[in-house]
Amino acid sequence: MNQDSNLLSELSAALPGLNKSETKVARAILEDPEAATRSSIAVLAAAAGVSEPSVNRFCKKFGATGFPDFKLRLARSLVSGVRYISRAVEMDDDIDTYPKKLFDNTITALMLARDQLPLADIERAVDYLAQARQIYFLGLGTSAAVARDAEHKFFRFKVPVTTCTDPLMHRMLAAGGSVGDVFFFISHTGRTETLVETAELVRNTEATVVSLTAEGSPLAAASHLSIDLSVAENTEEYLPMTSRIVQLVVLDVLATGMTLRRGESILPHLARIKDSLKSTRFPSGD
Amino acid sequence: MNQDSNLLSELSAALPGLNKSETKVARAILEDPEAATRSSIAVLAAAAGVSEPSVNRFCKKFGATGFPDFKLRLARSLVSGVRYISRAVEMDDDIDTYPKKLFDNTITALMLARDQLPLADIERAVDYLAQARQIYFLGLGTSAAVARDAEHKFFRFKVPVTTCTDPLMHRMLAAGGSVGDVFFFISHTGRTETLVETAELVRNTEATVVSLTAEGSPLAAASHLSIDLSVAENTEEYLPMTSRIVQLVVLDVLATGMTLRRGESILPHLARIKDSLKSTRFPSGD
DNA sequence: TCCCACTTTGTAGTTTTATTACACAGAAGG
DNA sequence: CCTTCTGTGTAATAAAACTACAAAGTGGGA
Repeated sequence: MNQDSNLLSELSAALPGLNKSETKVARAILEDPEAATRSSIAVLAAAAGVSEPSVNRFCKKFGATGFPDFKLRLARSLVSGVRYISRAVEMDDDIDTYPKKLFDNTITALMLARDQLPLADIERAVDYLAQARQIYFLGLGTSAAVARDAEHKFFRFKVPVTTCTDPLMHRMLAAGGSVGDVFFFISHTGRTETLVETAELVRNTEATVVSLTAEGSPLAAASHLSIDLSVAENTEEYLPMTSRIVQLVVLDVLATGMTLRRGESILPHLARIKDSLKSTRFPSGD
Repeated sequence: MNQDSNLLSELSAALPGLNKSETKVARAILEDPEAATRSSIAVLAAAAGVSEPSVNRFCKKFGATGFPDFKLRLARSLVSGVRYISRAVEMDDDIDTYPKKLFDNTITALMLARDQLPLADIERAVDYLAQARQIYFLGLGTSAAVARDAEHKFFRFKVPVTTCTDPLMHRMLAAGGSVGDVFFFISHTGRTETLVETAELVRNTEATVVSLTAEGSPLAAASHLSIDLSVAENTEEYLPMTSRIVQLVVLDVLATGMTLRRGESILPHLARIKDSLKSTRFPSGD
């Protein structure tokens, strides 16, 4: 994206170096940028007290191809930034406010994650998973639900998948790891002791440790490969929310990568699995 | 003043209800919104394969005073940089393509859901949940993971919460329902026979049935209150993806609604629960 | 099946808007 | 005091958007 930082600040910065009529135009725009985006060139010229071509020349001076193009840039710079501010829910928010805030925060988190996705690591993770003889998804607390979800995706690839939430069981599974086993750890903090210890147990075997966790965490350090997520959680004071959503989508990405790796031949298999549920459902009206 | 509702999400949402040429215009815009903002009405009309007045009528239909105004709104919605045409992943997509597509599809689904959230139903659901003596979250398949996640949220409010994935157990729990019990069903299709039957069993008791499911589905019909989600799933041919994310965020909304209903007094309790995990973690560097 | 009413879409003409060419005004320098 | 350059506006031109209207298509009822 070639986003010129902000047209408005560019305008005020350039203000001193402008000549008489250019200054008038700039002041008129800065006075009410919102209105400027809605005006025609004639209206803006009148508001600034100059002629139409002066406005046009002004626009070109700032890199636009003409007045309409200039308005578009202006409209953009009016909203940019706003979108990326997460707003925490307040105790006095009402039904018209807090649901939107929560959705917006989640959407923002996904956008941020999308723009700093560690693609190379993801590709390596797909490599490991695609070659796995057996996959274990291990997570505790909120991440247990994420692990469960992953299980529901990956069993479809004809690989034995195990999930479990019992730390003792974790250790025993870890101790029994062998070549071709992939232990996939999911943890937002990457600091849960028992998970890190389990990961270290796996490292004593010939199995592979992949984790979806925080950058630089003990769990990441204990892994062969770590997919680093740095989700800002400042808005979720009491309930974990956005982090797990990002984790889930990353797992979708991994599952999709796996599908692509397997090629067309896996599609009939996936279709069969999907169809297997048909008879459990009431027929649809479609 | 600034409506958060995004023009692009509005477009995708309206897509099914449009007539032939309107659909062409919408698709042309969604295909490359960035280009659309730079085109004249003639260029866009040509790209869509329709006449100029059709484009003009289209713009007015979406609340703009005309084409230029429409472009301005479009430019505003574009700041987020999300590709709105939910393009399905292709078999020959590479690592630079499909992760972005998946994220964008999810983000789009959330935006659509946000803009058509049944707030009244959500508020009633919060009422039921806030007054519940016991809550059961029931879901199968992918929705089982969602139910598990809900359990991890709602137990925090000092209400007994039960999740289970055994349909026989479901029926027995249902049969034993009594005043103050809330059975919360989660199902994307709303057509899973055993779930619908379980809901009907609950209806024979004095317990309440709330469901998070598809509009007009048998499950919705069997519920006292249904939170209708209409998530387009056309892009997830083989793996369920976006629907469960939307469900999860709606559950976040419900949990938040519950927090607000309980008032400040619940905050120390939530904080204590959060702190209880501290001793299980390696100390953070922060 | 045909006809009527209604909706949808395009054509052509009009109006509005933006751009360009050019000319005039005023300042700076010889 | 004239020349030359920069800045600005006027008027003509071109482009874009809009409107009215007519043609084509659609669906229901006889």
